[in-house]
Amino acid sequence: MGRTPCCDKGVKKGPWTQEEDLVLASYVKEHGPGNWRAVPTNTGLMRCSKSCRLRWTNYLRPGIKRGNFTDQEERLIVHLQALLGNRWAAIASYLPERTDNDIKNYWNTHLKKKLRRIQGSGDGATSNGGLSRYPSVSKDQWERRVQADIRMAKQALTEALSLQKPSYLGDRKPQSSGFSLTAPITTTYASSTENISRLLQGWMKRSPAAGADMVAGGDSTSTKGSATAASNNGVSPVGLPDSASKIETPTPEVSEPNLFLGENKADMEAPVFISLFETWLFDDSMPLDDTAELL
DNA sequence: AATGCAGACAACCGCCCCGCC
DNA sequence: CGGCGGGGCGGTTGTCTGCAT
Repeated sequence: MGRTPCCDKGVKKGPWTQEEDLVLASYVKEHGPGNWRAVPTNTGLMRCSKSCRLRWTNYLRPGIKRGNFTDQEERLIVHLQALLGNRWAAIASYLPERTDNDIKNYWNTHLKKKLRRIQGSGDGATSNGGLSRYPSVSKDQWERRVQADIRMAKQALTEALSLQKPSYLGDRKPQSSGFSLTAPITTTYASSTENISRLLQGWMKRSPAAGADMVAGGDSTSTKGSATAASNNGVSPVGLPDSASKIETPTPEVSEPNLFLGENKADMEAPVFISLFETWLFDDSMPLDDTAELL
């Protein structure tokens, strides 16, 4: 019956001590992360391998930023959550200095309540700080806008995704988290990392601060040159093709990196949607009708 | 000053995926 | 092809801390 527990009985639980942190950190520094099974035996730590891995990835790993989520990060998390759902690891891959656990906690303790407050209060649209896209509209207007936004986003992505397989996908096999023309729209919409990366590409360009801080993997105080990928377990945003991964290392001299290489309709429409998405994110004053006309 | 409560965060648990044999 | 083990992920729980009473 059941699975064998991953950890022996008798392993230590609870908060890590400084000594334990030191032992783990120096071990990983010497041997590199990985082979966590061997860590407890080799270090003498009375912790299970999972606990060691978790402690390293969420706390000890160099280059991670803790607490003090910025407005831009908040917005990014909110929108990524809307796009990806509770796929915290995927979301974290777009915030190189944040861990999935951190983002998950922040979502559960701050953002969820914040959004609930916004939805539940009439003045939410005007008093929600960084979450507000509609600072000066009534609740009714706000709700209509949100619904229209969702409709348009779904429509744009439906068209972009279903008409033709984009050429940049090449001959890649479909993955479980990738393209699915038969999946419900919500699944397709949320799971296309290529399109999400496109959206974020535009988002980053529009927002230099976000681009510099989050995409380049650090603020000006960060001296870790490889913080982009290394600080995030060395992975680029989940599931991105090489071209799309460029958002991790933006090159300032290239003002308009062209990620839309194909010539089919889906590729041609994607920038339009990005433009809309950027508008949706940043242009609070843009009338909805004008937004709709973009499509 | 003591107690209760809520919020924030660290850590654990169980499931799942994937690579290896 | 199937079993096994390692590692990753998301949900949940436990603990600590600050604030109100």
